[in-house]
Parts: sequence; structure tokens; C-alpha cells
Amino acid sequence: MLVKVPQQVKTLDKIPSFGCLDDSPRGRVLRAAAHLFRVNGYEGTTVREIASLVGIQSGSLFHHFKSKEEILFTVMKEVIEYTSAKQNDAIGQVSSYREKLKALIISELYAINGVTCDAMTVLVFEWSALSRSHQHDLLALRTAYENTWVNILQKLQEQTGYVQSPQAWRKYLVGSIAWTVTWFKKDGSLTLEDLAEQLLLMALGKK
Amino acid sequence: MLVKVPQQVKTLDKIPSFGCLDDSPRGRVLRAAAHLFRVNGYEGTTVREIASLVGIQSGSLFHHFKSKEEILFTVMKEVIEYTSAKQNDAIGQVSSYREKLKALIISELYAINGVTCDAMTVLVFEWSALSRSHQHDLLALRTAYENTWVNILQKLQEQTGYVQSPQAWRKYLVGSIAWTVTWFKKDGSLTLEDLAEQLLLMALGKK
Amino acid sequence: MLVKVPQQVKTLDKIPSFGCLDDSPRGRVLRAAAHLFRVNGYEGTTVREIASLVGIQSGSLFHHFKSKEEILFTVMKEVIEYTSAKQNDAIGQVSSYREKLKALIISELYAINGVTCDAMTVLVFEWSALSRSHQHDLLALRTAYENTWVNILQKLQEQTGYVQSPQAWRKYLVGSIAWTVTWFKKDGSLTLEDLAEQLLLMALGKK
Amino acid sequence: MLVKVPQQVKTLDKIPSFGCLDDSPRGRVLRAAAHLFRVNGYEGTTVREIASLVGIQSGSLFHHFKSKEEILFTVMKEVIEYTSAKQNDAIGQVSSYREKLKALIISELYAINGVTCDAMTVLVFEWSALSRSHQHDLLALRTAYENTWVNILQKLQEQTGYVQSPQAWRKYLVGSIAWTVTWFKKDGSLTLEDLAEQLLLMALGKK
DNA sequence: AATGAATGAGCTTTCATTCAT
DNA sequence: CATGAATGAAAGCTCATTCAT
Repeated sequence: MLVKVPQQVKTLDKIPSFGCLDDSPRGRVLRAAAHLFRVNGYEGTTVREIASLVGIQSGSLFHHFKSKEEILFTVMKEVIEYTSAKQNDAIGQVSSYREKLKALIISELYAINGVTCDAMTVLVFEWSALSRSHQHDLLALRTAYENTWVNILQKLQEQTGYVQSPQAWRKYLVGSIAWTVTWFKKDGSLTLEDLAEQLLLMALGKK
Repeated sequence: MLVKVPQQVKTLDKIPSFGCLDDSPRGRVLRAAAHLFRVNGYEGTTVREIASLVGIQSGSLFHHFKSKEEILFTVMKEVIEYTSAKQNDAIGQVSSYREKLKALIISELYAINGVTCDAMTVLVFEWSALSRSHQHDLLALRTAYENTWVNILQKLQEQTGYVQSPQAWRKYLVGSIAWTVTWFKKDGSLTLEDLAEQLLLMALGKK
Repeated sequence: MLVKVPQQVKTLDKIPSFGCLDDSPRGRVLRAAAHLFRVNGYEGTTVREIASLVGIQSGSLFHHFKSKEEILFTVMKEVIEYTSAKQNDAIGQVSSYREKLKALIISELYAINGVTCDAMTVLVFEWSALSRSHQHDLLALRTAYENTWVNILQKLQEQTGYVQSPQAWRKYLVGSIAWTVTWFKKDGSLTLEDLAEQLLLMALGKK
Repeated sequence: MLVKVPQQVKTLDKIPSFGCLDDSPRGRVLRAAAHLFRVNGYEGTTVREIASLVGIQSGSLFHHFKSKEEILFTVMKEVIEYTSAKQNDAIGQVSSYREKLKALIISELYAINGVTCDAMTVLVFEWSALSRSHQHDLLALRTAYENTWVNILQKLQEQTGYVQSPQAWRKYLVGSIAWTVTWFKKDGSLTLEDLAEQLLLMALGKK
């Protein structure tokens, strides 16, 4: 029989911290879980593996979280909140809509490929593993996040006459950005800034 | 405790056929599996659910396939082969590289959103559920498929002076296209042809 | 996980025939079964393996035998009857009890190590895999077979004054003989005749 | 249809302890398994039956052992080590080779018919149910055990001029001894000491 | 808070047996 | 008689979760 060989994982101190995914006991669980969920999938990760990466027994996880699914939910909630805040910071620091769009692209590229990589990927790819009620709880946050994009694209459309609908435009961009998780290597020749520049050109229809 | 509620699924005859995912006993298993794997994930789908959708007992699955993982592999292999053939057909029928690119975009949009939607989505999102050796077996096919894109983009770059590397260009496009699976609705106001036209404009940097 | 690797088996024509374990369709099933039961055990052998060795489909076995267990029963019954007949032949051809004992020893050594090796080993080692009612059916035959030994040993005891009870004596001998199946190699330097001679000496208490 | 009726088994506290087959949770599993493996065979015993005899759930077995096969391996390993130690003790306490041989016979008779009866019988009769790599792991221990016999028989041969090879001699004796498991009853008129005496006479060729 | 043995439901897979063709 | 797809019960094993310590 073919045996599924889970990817070898780093040690916990190689997994970056952000927000409440910090170095507290609780934060260590979230970081380990985010990493494993990204690499092996939510269903493909056991609570024992999470505990083992943290360096505790699996039973101890349940002192911090009611269930495995609550760990997933917490990872997702935290990354949306953290990323939204970063996003709002970024667009608040520039004035033109072109610059705001670039700020959004950069901000999302960093979310997907920087320290929040694990959690952000999990947010995107493991949505269906959430319970319905937790999906509902997060939907408002996700929608607010998306609306920021659509609003800025709307303004740009008014100014530039770009033909496509802001909603579609947003989706093409987010697709391209999300997809970078499947191929972008931090230590390759292309930097995230290069990437952002290219995507901005694509978005604005410049050759 | 929060209970995961799997999505309600169609009956088997609502799930489209293609290639060897036909109406034979074996093909029915593959169609049911492709659908359930897309909706609930590979790990989130049980062999009993597949069997129940086909209308047989779970033990009978193993007459047709050695293991659950072999079902996943077969779905993926079939959709790559089927889609590659379609892709080659499509680019063979037009002569300019601009038209070839449009043919590729349309062809991939249909692969992701048409009759091969279930299988194609599974190919993209459940790659890590494959055993290593099966990943290896499919990699050659995937690479050939990707090279077709890169070659055509290369020619276009030479002709149009587009600044980005064909590899990166390919990735932005495939990201946008793959992402449509998360939002495109067949019965909405936007058709796949509209989508293809917009993506082509984006790819060629036209406003 | 550790995977049990069943011993590689011969082709059917390398497995010797005797009695009704002949070259008829039915006999071929019995020979294949006897061989596999010896090598991999009754529970460790599947009907598919038996059928595959015979060169038919597993469903076809059930035209010849009601169940897998009936195959086991038939193998055992046949080897007892065949071996008993041989045994009676052998002791009928000599007159002294010493010679009769030697005939018994030789006859049993051949049963365990000759053409009936597979079936005889199965008879000895898979008794507990038989259903109770089939055990009961064979017990009369086994007892008759054993009594032949005990009777002859009794006579020898009367003549030679050997101190041990014939029952115990029989058991020591049959143990030594049965055990040969675990170590005797037909193509080694020791022949079955040599073995018989040594065991006879041991039985008669000669140095 | 004929239905296999497994032998009724004792309760766990009737199954004797020795070595690490003690009254710890782990030892209780081993004792239950050894007993059931002897009575119904390895393949004929289910993990649910073992668990039920221990008084736990079947899933709990896998806290103590990785697999059913590892239980078998542990039973076998433990009984070899325990028996070897006993054997060495026994021959160390006497000086003549005749007495050492008698010590070996007694020691092995007790191994096969005393508190280690279940495990020892399993060691002898279920060897082929072990995975290849576990067979390999145990072979060194088995060989050391056998060599003790052969060495002592060699010395005796030199002193007494006994005609047979020590290797063959060892095999006849071990066959007779192993076979006692099929017929010896602790509460019959014959004691293990009587048995040992008779086998020693047989071994030394005295009437 | 942490442990780790235990749970028990549910998983994938096996396999003797049946039966329409 | 032979086939081979299908059955369905039961196998070995997994795993999130609980709880006495």
C-alpha cells in the first residue's frame, strides 16, 4: 500500500510569530497548528502532531482550546484581524488611489508570503473545514476586508476608465496574489517588491 | 461540540461525465469521488460516502481501485490527460499567438468551471493528499501541460515586448483562472467567454 | 507499518499429487490449498490465492466446495485415509514387531516429508482451524491411526521389557517425527532412511 | 454454513504471569494475547478479543503497542529471554554433562508446559505470522538458545560415544518435548519430572 | 496547567461467499 | 461449470476528546 508521508516540519522556533500567535503557551499551539494545517491540511493534521511540535502532550491542548476546530478558527480569526489592521495602516499612509492600490497589493503579498504565510494560507485553503457557525462568525471580517479593496478599485475605475468591474478586477488580482503561495520562494531572485510592481502594472493595464 | 456538517451533494446523474469518468461502474466511482473530494476535501470524504453516492457498498469500491488514494490519483491523472488533449486541440486550430493565448485561457477556464470542474479543482487543491510516488508519476504530465503555456507566452513576449517573464506571467494568469473556481457561477450574468476576454485583456496589458 | 510478506509459492505442477489430490479440477484446488495452508497457514491464506494458484477465479472454487473450511477438511480427510492405507500396507509386509515399528516410523516420515508433506503438515498444525463438527468427523480416523502405533508398541513392550508406557513412547516418537517437518531437507546429506534408522535406535534404546 | 466457534477462554487472572507478562496494563495485554494466540492462532484472534479479555476497548491496545503484530513479537521476545535465563541458571547449578542435559530437558519441559506455556507455544507455532524483519530480530536469540543444547550434547557425545550427531539428537529431543504441548495435562498422573526422566533415558539410549 | 491512559465511534480495507450472466 | 462484480460483516487501526491523578 502506498503510504502517505507527511512533510517534515521545522522546529517551533523556526515558525514566525505575529499577533497573538506569539511565544505564550497558547500562541505556540496556534503557530504549530497554523504551520501543520498549511503543510498537511486540517484533516491531515492530528492533534498529537500539533502537541508534539509544541512539546506537550495532546491532552494538554484541550486546556487551551475546546476542540481542534477551535484552534483552526482562532488561527483564521487572528490572521484576518492582524492583516486587516496592517492593510488599513498601509493605505492610510498614502494619498493617491494608485498608491493605495499598490499598498493593498504589497500588503496582501506580505500577508500571503511573509510571517503570516501559514495562517493566511490556512484561511484561504481550509475555509470548508470550518464549522458553519464559525464560517458565519468570520464572514463579516472577511467581507470588510474585501470591501476595502473594492472601494479603492471603484475610485480607480472612476478616475482611469478601466473597463472591468471592480469586483471582477479584485478577484483576478486576489487570485494572482493568493496563487503566489504555491510558487513564490523568499530566497529566489524575485523579491516581493518586484512582484508587487508587476502585479500593479498588470492591474493598471500597462505593458 | 461543534459538528462538521458536510455539504449536501447532488445525485450522481447530476455530476457531469468526461473521459473515463463515464457511466461505467468504474467511471461512476470516479465521478462521485471527484465531486465529494472537491466539496468536502479528500480527507473529509469517506469511502462510505463515495460508495453511497454511487449506490454500492463500500467494500465494492475495492474491486475497482486498490485504495482510496488510488481513486484520487486516477481522478487527477484522467483530468490532466483529458485537459491536455483539449488544450492541444484548441491551440492547434488557430494560428496567431494572440489567438493561441486566448485559446489557452478559454480552455483552462472551461477546465476549471466546466464539466471537469470537480476533478480539476481536486487536482489543484488536493495535491498534498497524494502519496509521494503518485505525485512523482503526475509531475511529468503537469510539467508538459505548463510548458505549453510558457512556450506560447515566450513567443508573445518576443513579438510584443511584454516586460514580464513568461514564467511569472503564466503564474499570474493561472492564479486568476484557478481562483475563478471560488466565485464563478455558471448561471450568473457573466459568461465564461466574457471572463476569457477580460483575462486576455489583462494578460496583454490593454485597458 | 510492518507488512506481512507471504512466502512465494511454486507453480501448481511443482506440487506433488497423491490420492484424490490429483490433476482433476477438484484435485488441483486441494493441492494448491494444501500447499498454501502449510506455507501461510489456513487463516493466512485467502481463497483468491488458492484460485490464483489453480488458475481460476475465486468464485469458481465454490462449485467444487461449499466453503473454504470444507477444502481444509477434505485435505485432512484425504491425507489421513491415504496415509493410513500406506501404513497398513507397510506393516502387513513384515512379520516381526521390530520390523513393524520400523515400517511405521518410515511410513510416517515419508508422510511428513514426502509427497503428502503439505497435507500432513496441515493436518498437524491447522487442527484448531477446523470446525468442531469436522474435528469430530476426523477424530475416529485419527484414533484408528494412532491405535495401530500403540498396539505395536504394546507388543514390543511385552517382548523387550521397555519400561515406558506405549502411549508415552508413541508420543515421544511422533513428536520427533512430526518435528522433522521443521528442519528436514530432502536434498541434504541425511536421507529419510538414515533418519528412520536413528529414530528406531532411539525408540529401542540402543546406543 | 459451518461456523468457526473459538474456544472459550479463561478469565485473565487464571492466566499465569512471568517476566514482563505481569499485572501491569501492558503485561495484561501480553498475557491475554499469548493465551488467545495459542488457543485460536494469531490470525484467528482479533484485537477486539484480546481487548475484551483484558477488559479494555480495542482502541486502547494501540496505546501500548503499535500493531497486533508487535504484540506477537513482544510475547515471543519476552519468552525467549525469560526461558534462556532460566535455562542458563539451571545448567549453571550442576556440574556433569549428564546432569546438564537433564537440566535442559526439565527446563524446556517447564517452558512448554508451565507458566510460559502460552507464550512458548506461540513462539513455536506462530513463527510464520511474524514479519520478516521481526523474524530476523529474534533469530539471534533463538540461535543462542539452541547452541546451548548443541554444545552440551557435543560434550556428551565425546564422553559417551553416542552415535548420532548432536544436531540431530537435539532435534529429536526438542520434537518430543515440543509435542508434549499437544497432550500433556498438568493434572494427570504423569508429572513433568516423570516425563523428564523418561526423555533423559531415551536421550541416553537406556531402556 | 499538565499528564497519559482510556474511550468509542468511525475510518479504510479485507475477504468468504453469492449470483446473474 | 466458469466468471467477476457485488455483497456485507468484520478486520486492524486512528484519533479527537475526556478525566483521574
